[in-house]
Amino acid sequence: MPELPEVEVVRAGLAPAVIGATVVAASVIDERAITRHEGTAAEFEARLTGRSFTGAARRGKFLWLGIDDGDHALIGHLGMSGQLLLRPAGAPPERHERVRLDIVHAQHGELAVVFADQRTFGSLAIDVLVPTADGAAAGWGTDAALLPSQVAHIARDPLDPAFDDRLWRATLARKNSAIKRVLLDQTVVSGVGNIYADESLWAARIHPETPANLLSTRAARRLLTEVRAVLEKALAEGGTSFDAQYVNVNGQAGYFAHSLNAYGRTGQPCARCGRPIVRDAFMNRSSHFCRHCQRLALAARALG
DNA sequence: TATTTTACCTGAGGGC
DNA sequence: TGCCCTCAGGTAAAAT
Repeated sequence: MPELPEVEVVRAGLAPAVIGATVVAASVIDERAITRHEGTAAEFEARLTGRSFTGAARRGKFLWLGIDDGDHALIGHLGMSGQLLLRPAGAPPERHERVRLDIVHAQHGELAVVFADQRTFGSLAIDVLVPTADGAAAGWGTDAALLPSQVAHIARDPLDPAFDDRLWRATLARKNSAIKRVLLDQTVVSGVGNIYADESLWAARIHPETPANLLSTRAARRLLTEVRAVLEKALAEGGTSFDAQYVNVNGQAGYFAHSLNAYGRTGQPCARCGRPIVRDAFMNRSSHFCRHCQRLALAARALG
């Protein structure tokens, strides 16, 4: 499932091929792939054709390619199963191909950017750029303090130099919700999904159902440190892949699945204490954790 | 207002 | 073999 490391691998892979490239043709094969776009498929295609890309940026799980009209960007969200692939010009259709951009680049020649998505939770759109709320650069891959309007409500991710650690602790202190729910709230901290939430909580020895406002300042700081460590390690290993759900722009899988300590390890021994990792239902999905290392404390200061 | 639940979607895999 | 059911989960709208 594409979370921050996976989306960053895609952004970094796309950047050299698309920055400076011109769109020769755009085709929307399945309109569900542009549900985030306000106009029609024909209008989407027309607005991209003949345009060049000026940059490739990312905040959390959203990425966007700047368009050379200066105030718009092509934004993309991979959802659950979206892939952005670079293919030779004229390559045969991918399985679940939804959108294709034929581009030409001065150094790389003719290429196809293919958006493929099995479950169609992902989407592309052309969106207007707006100033960032804090005036800092919008995210990875850009120095500009401009981001697509649809991304404006998304918090900075923990690897963003402008992420506000004090705001993080203050936000936790006023949230009654379970800490895992807060970790998954993209308006609090972006880029974390179910896999890295479970991994970070395991590393920080915090039970996923712990009310956020019961975490001590120390525990909140420790959790943020572990979130960063988990994301950075996953990024270094090319992301986490299960089956063929997530791949880089060349269709290759990442290796982080081999480094998981909690997610998907139901019944297997905890790497710290040897007791079995358990799986609990959580928000229509699953939480994986160690009942021994991650005690559910319902009193403040018990988690220092 | 703050928080929680639901809809969206396809394919893999288990049970019978 | 084939049908039915469950599961996977990010986002945003809807409900509480």
